[in-house]
Amino acid sequence: MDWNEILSDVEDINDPTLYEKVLIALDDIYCEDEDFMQLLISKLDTMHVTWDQPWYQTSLCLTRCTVTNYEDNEKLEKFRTTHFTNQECEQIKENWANFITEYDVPDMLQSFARWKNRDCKNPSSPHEQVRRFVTAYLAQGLERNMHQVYQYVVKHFGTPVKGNYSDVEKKLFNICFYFNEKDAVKNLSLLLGRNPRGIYKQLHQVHEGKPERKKLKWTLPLATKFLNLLMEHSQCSLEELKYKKFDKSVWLKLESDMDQQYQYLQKSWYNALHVQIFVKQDVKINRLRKKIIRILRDSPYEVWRDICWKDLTEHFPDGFTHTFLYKNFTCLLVGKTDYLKQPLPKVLDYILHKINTRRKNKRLRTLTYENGNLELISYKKNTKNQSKEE
DNA sequence: CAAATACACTGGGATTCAAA
DNA sequence: TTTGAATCCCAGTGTATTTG
Repeated sequence: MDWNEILSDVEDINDPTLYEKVLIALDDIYCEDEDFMQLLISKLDTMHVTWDQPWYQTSLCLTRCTVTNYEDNEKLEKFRTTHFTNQECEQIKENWANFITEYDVPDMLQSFARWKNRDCKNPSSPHEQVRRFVTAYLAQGLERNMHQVYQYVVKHFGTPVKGNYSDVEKKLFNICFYFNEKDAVKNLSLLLGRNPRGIYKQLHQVHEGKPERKKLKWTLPLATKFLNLLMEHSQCSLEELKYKKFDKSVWLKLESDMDQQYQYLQKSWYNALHVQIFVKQDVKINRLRKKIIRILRDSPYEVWRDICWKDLTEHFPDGFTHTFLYKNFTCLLVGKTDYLKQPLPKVLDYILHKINTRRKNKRLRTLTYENGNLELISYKKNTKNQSKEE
């Protein structure tokens, strides 16, 4: 169904015939998915696990995580956590390609991924058996449990649409909420091919409105005020604040004291203030960036998304946070649109070129805390012995 | 009844990207 | 370059159903 055409000059979204079209589209999707599942079920008696599975792939639970990494048990090998790397994604694609050849089925991973068990709640029903077998098949060669693989497939193949909402999508959003709010999230996710989480957030905004955001101009006295309050509310000394995660209650107190949303304060703390206070040396930003490039070149990362920024902080002196590194590196990619898909070395070349062809080389501002006040440390130009940045 | 497992929903940090 | 809004997505929680 071509929604662009249907909705191109529709203003009145209350028109019931529009929702009828939505229902037809949804029904088409249901039928397509169900047909594909039926096809898989027809081959169920030939589906047997013939390969070795690590212990963590034997759990039958796909939709919620029931296995945990048993850190203490050294006999059991561990599975990977955090996001899937490029290599893992390729492995899944390869496994799927093998699957459709071996079982002679059409390439309809999306139908598999978005199918939901709506009627029969029996975990050992043929549908569920098929779902588990296919997931196990896709998990071959991966250090992941079944839940992780299934979630990955659902996310990347079931709801592949990303990015900002188009006008047509916004209209569909309004139509679905107007006619059937109860099922709107479910329906929209299916209709738009989008992750439901984003739709829930939109919904929340419809009900609660956007939070008001006030501008905050950071100055030394303001930063001092913030720091003193942070120490007071967390009952920590300055040194104890380093890399500390604070309870939400602490942030909420700060929110009311500073009259500013705590998420914003949080960001300012870890992105800037934390680094400025705890890094105790003269750092030139471009040197820092070049060091990141060197580290990434020596890493096994293949594409940008593989980068695990938290791990990078190990290579840097005390005080740096991963969000700071990320922020200072990524700002060089502004205007570059294809960096997510390009091989990492190519992206790094681009960044290096950008660093080398611009004149400014800013220093990191660092601060010292004395007698209850923050003060700026000034580094004299051309003094050697300060920078230990390799 | 407890355990296992499904779907629906939520919290909140991480990431992306366009506008200031 | 920086900022802020929007989105992405891991890791949970709540509740219903089925099995043993």
